Amino acid sequence: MAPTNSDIWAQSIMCNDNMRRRFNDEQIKSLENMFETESRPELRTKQQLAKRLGLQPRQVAIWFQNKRARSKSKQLELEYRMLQISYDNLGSKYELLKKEHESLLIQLQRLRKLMEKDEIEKDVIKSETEVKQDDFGLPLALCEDSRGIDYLGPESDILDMAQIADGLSEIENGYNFESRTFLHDNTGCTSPLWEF
DNA sequence: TTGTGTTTTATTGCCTCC
DNA sequence: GGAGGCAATAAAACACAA
Repeated sequence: MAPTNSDIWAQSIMCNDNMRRRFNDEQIKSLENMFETESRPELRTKQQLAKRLGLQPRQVAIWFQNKRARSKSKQLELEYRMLQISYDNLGSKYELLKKEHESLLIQLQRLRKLMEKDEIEKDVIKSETEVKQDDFGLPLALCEDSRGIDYLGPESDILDMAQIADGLSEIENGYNFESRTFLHDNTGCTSPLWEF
């Protein structure tokens, strides 16, 4: 036979002392204050606190246990948010570096075209010189520049540029990428960020 | 009022330490 | 082996939209 409402009410009165009740504001305040100074108080402290607040020592012990669990999960949540922020920052930095990389590649292409053009010009000059040798039957000075032998002409500038271009090629090919340190910074993660 | 999600109190089972 | 802590979970209390 199912219990009537009055049966349930009578039972609730009988069990009143065992019923679960939320702690009042004063009890919570005292427990919180104690937790601030000591999150894992000794048995004696818990007993004294329980007596003062009119609670069972076990209730106080359980409250501290639950409080520690709540506190831990809040802390974890906070750490997660901080990590997310630093992850986002890292993503922004990556995008900036990517753009910088792209502009360097464009610069590299321009330099290569410049070198090709210069090679063609050099070839033209060379063939013209050979023609002059034929006219006089004697070898002509290769360079009559007043700056003398120390100055090697625009070719040396192009050579320097070529060296830079070689370095950039390595970057282009994924070698010698100085920013690898960046990839390891903050995250401690060794996996490539190219997977963004 | 009621259904539903969240918070709080309490229990259980396992682990560690003395 | 007992005491106490922790993680997982149950269940009561509460908040709140519809």
